[in-house]
Amino acid sequence: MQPNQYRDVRLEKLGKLKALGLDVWPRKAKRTHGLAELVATYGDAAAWPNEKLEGLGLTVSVMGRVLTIREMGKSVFAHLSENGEKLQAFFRKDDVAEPGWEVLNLLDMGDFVSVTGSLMRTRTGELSVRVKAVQFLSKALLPLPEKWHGLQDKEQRYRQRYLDLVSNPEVLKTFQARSRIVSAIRRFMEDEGYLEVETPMMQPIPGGATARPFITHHNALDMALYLRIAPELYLKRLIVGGFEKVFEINRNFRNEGLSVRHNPEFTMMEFYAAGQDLRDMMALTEGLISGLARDIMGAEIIPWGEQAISYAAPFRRLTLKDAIAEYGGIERRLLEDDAAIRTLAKAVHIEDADTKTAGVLLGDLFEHHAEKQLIQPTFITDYPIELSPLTKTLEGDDRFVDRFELFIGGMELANAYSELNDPVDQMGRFQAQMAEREAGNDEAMLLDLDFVNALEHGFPPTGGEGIGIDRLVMLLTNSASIRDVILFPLMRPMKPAESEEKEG
RNA sequence: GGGCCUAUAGCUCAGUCGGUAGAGCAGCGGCCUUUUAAGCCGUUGGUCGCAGGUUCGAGUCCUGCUGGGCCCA
Repeated sequence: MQPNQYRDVRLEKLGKLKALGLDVWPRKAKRTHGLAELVATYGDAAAWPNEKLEGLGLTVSVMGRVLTIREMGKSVFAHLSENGEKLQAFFRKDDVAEPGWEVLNLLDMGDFVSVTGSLMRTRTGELSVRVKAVQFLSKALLPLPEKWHGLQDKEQRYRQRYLDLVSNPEVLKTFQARSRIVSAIRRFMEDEGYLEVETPMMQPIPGGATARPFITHHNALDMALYLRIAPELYLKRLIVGGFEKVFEINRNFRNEGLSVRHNPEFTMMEFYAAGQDLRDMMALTEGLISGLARDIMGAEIIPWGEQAISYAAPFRRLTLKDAIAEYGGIERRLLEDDAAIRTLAKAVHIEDADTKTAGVLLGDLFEHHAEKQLIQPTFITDYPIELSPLTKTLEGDDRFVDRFELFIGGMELANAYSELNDPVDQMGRFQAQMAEREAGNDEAMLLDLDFVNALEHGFPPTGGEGIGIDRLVMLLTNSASIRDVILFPLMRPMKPAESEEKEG
């Protein structure tokens, strides 16, 4: 931390405060009311005109961070902020007892104070505290970003999120919304009879998804461990064990690139319900997401950049092939013919179109033609089996599986299956994945023998799903980047590690 | 991995054709007892991301590197 003129000046003020005999770092704030509570109760100017406020004879103590100071000779106005709410403090030399008035010269933006006084309304009608006494709670030694523009530099906003939160009120609102959303999801799931469980984040065999894992090492056991890419295989073991409905909201880790939609660690909710299938998962998903929009965000239609998304249930349903046909402008019957699929894939320069199976190419074609255009909530169904090693096949067509992915705002938001519960079939699918891996696909799934063993003890028909919480929050808060809904997104360290410099 | 953009005062940003580095906010010193991005007067503050190069002269042009943003694969 480089000393600068601001810090020096504020250290000097700190010294003066101490010289006045004040405790600048008290252990507790003097506080009778929350700042937001006062604004909520007395903020309505029509209901609480100045005479009525003054008539209350109420003395309040509120704490807050000083955001602005307007000095006017022998009176001073300051806005205090707490939890995103603001309240004005009004100091008059005649009202404030010594050493309070003297102390005002030592007050800076960013400081925490508690003010004690009566409620009033100024000439312009703003609710204010007419201050009789000031208590210092904390002296800020460094200045806050500019009061009008806030902190704009994205790098600094992500690296020093605390400054972003203090100086950009809408950022605090977004993260408060995130907390309310996650809390509402938990209530919803519990009301649906699901129990929240916790399964390993460090796994000896990373399973449940196709992705590259982070690897770490356990010293005492001298073994490799992987940060989980999904909790799926553990949650299913719990269904085998007799849980009827379980869910888990927690972090997954995938060792892949960063983008506006990807952070290496991200939050996922996965849930499983015995006796249910894909239709049940769809119904629950619609109820959950449309309910969040309506009840938590207070709107059925929420803006998404230049567009607007309607979260009213029911969501549209479309098969993968129909989506390719509709959004790619491709004749539907071509998608029933493997050779035609290959030709279509080559036409849009999909890699390895000669060697991939038709099912894999259908997945590629969907991604290329349709995914980004699925702005309104849409369930895509009937996925090729090659892309879905943990999913039951469709009745009457074992090339496709009973799976949906939910797309909103051009993003994959959820992924659900009628879970594969035939252990022999499951073993075969794992073997196919192992062959893929042998062929060089390092994202193919690893064989988890204990998981197959669990299925062999009996796994009921089960509906299962994962919902990307970060992306859901992005949508509901109209945030363009996943970094805007993750408090501390991964950033490269500012300077190369010294150890690297010294090596060689 | 490729392409484009970007880095100037604590913060937000200007900086033309290569010719002495600027404004607003913040800070500091004044005036002002109902202000609202308060106002008025004065004023401090710079490793122009880093390293090279071209040039009489580089914030500006060139090369490389680093951080960040966006797009593509």
